[in-house]
Amino acid sequence: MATLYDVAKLAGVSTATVSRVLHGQDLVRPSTRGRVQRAIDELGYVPDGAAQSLSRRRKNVIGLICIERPAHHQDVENTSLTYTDELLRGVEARIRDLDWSLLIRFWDGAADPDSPRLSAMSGKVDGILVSEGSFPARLLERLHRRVPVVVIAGARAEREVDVVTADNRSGSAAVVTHLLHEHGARRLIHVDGPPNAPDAAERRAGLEQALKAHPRAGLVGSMHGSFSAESGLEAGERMLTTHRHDMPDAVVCANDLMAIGLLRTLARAGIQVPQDVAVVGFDDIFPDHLSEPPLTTVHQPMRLLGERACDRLLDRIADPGLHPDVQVLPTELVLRRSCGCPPGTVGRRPVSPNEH
Amino acid sequence: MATLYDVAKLAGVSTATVSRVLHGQDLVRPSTRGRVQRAIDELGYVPDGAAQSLSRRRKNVIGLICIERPAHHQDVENTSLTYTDELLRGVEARIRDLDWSLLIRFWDGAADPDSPRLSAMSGKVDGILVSEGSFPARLLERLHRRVPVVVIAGARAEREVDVVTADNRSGSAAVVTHLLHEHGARRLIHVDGPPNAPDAAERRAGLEQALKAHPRAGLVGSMHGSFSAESGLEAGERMLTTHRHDMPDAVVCANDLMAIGLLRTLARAGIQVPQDVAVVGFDDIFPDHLSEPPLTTVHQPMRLLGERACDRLLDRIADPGLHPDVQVLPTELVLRRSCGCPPGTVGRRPVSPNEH
DNA sequence: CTGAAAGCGCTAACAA
DNA sequence: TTGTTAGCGCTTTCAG
Repeated sequence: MATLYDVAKLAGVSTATVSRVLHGQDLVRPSTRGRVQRAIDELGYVPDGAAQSLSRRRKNVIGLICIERPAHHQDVENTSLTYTDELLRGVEARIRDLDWSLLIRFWDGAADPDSPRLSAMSGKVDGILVSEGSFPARLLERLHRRVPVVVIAGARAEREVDVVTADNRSGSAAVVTHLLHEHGARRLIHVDGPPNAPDAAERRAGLEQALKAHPRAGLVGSMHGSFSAESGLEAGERMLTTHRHDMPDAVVCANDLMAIGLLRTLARAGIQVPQDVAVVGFDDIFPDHLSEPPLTTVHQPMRLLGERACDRLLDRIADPGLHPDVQVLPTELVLRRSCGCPPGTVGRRPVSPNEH
Repeated sequence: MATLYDVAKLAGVSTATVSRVLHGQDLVRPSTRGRVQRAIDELGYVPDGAAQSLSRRRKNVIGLICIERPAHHQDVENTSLTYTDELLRGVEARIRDLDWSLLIRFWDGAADPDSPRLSAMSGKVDGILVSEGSFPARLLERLHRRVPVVVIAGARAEREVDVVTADNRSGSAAVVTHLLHEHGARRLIHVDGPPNAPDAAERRAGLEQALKAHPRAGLVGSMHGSFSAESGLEAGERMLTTHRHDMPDAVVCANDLMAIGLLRTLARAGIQVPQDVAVVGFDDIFPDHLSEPPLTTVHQPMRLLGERACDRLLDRIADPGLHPDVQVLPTELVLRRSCGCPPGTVGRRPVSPNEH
C-alpha cells in the first residue's frame, strides 16, 4: 500500500510537500504540484485515516449510538426503523460536506451499562450523538468524560450534556385541542407509551394540559402500550371490551404505530373511523396512503433533529467550553382524515410552543 | 486526556505492561494487573483508536456505502429506509461482538463518481460494503484497489468483487407461479421497476420464466415504475384507462411500494382486490396490518444479506487472496390476501432456487 | 513476568 | 517555495 513516502520519493520531493499538495495549500509551485499530483494518481495513493487522525489530534469522526428497544414483535422495530434512518440521514447530510465520518453503533437497552464496549467508542470519535433519552446516566457520563455528547430526544433535564428534542408536549396539546375544538370531542381515551419513555411522558403532559383547558372534556379511559402496532391492536381490543357500546369521541395514541394497530382492530369490529370514533397518532411515520383512513398525527422533525444535534455537537467539539444547552424543535399538526376532518382538508399546521 | 503513559506512570510499570493488561493477556502477575487496572479506572483511561489502528496496521472498521436514489417524492426514500436500516442492523449485529466499528456514508447516485470524497473512505476502513448494485464500476474499482469490497444486491456479474444478493429471479418466478397455479390467473399485467436496476431485471426474468412454463398464460400489459408508491399509483391509473372494463387476473408489481400505490388507486376506483383482480409485490417491507388487503409478496432477507455480506468481507480482510464469489440467498413466498388466498392461509413458503 | 525502544503514516513547526 | 524532523499514542518484538 502506497504511503506518503512512496509518493514523495516518486515525485522527488519531501513528504511535507506532498502533504501540502494533498490539502490544497497554495504555497506550492504549480510545476511541483503537478509532479506530485501525477505521482499520487499513479500510485493510487489514499492517505491513511488513522495516521492522519493521530497526527492531527482529531479524528473527524462522530459517533452515533442508537438505542435498540428490546423487540417483542417485529413491528416494534419498525418505529425505530424509520426513526433511526431519518435521523441518520440528517446527521450524515450535515457531516458529509465537511468530510467527517459517521461511526454508528446500536446499543441493546437491556445490556450491561458498564460493559467496556460502548465506552471504547469514545476513543474512536471526536464526539457522540445518543439517539433517545432513556440511556443510563452513568454510561452517558463516562462517555462525556472523554468527548462531547449530545442527546437526541432526551428528557430535557439532562445536566451535563446537550439535548436536542422535539416539542412533544406542545404537539400533543395541539392535536388534542384540535379534537376538542374543531371536532367537539369530549370523552377521550388515551393509549399511552411505555412508562419510562421521556417522550411519552411529554406527550401525556400535553394531553393533560389540553384537557385541563376544557372543563367539559376528559378521559374516560387510559392504557399503556409499548409503542408497537401489536400493542395498539391489543389496546383496541381492551377498549372494545370496555367501551363497545359506549364509544368515546376520540382515541389519542402516543404514537402512530399504536394508532395503526388500533385502527386495524376497529376496522375488524366494524367500527367506522372517524364516524364512530376519531383516532390520532404521533410521529408522522406513515405517508397518508398507508392507513385507512389516513391518520391525523403530529409531525416530528426527525431529520432536522439529526441535523441540529450534529451541528451542536460540532460546535461543542470546536469549543468544548460551551455551556450545555437544550434545544426544542417545533412540531407540526398533520390533519388527515382519522380525526374527522373532511377528505379535502389534508393540511399541515405549525405548532407554536406553549409555556409549560 | 489520559494516555497509556499516564496509566503506566501512575501504576509504576511500563507501557507494554499496561497494554498487556488492557488486552487481557495472561502473562502479567495478578498483583501488577490489579495495580494497572486501578490506574486505568482512576484515570478513566480509554485507548485512542487512531493510535491503535496505526500501530496494529488494522483499523477494525468496515465502511458501508448506501446509494441514495434521487428522490422525486418522499416515498421513494421510504423503500430504502426500511431496506437500508435492515441491512445496517444485519451488518452491525455481525461486527458488534467482534468489537469492530461501522462507518457509514450515503452516496448520491447522481454525484460525480470521480469525486475524491468517496475514495477517501478506503483510507479509513479495512473493507467496504456497497449496498446496491448500480454503482459506477470505475469507482468500485478505485475502492477495491485499496481494500476488499463486497457488493450487496448487485448484478451477479461483477468481476473483481464479491457479491451477495437475494434470489430475485426464483422469488419472482415463485409468486407468479403461485398466481398461475393456485389462483388460475392467465392474463397478467406487469408493473416493472426502473430500467437500470439489476434486481428489477432479475424479477422480470423470473416473471417471464414462470409465464413461459404456462402456455395459456401471458402478459396483457406492462409498464415501468420508479419503485415508488407514487409511481404505483400512476401505474394503477394507466391501467384503469386501458383495462377498466377488461381487468387482468392479476397485477405483478416489482416491489411492495408500487403495489401499495396501485392498491390505493384500485380502492378509489371501487375495484375489489383480490375479487376483481389479484395484486402481488416484492420485498416484504410492510407488516400485514399495513395494507388492505394484506399484500402477498416475496420476502427478501435484507438483514441476512447484511450479515452475509459482512461475514464475507471479514473473511476477505483476513485473507485478501480469496477468490471473488457470488452468494445468492433464498427468498420466501409470503402468502397473504391480495393474491386471492383465503383470510386464514397467511403463510410463508421457502422458495427453492431454480436453474436460470 | 516486565521493560526498552522501534516503528505505524502523517502533520506542522521550524529552518533553509 | 521546499525540506527536516519531532512527535501523535499505541503495539510488539527482543532482551532481560
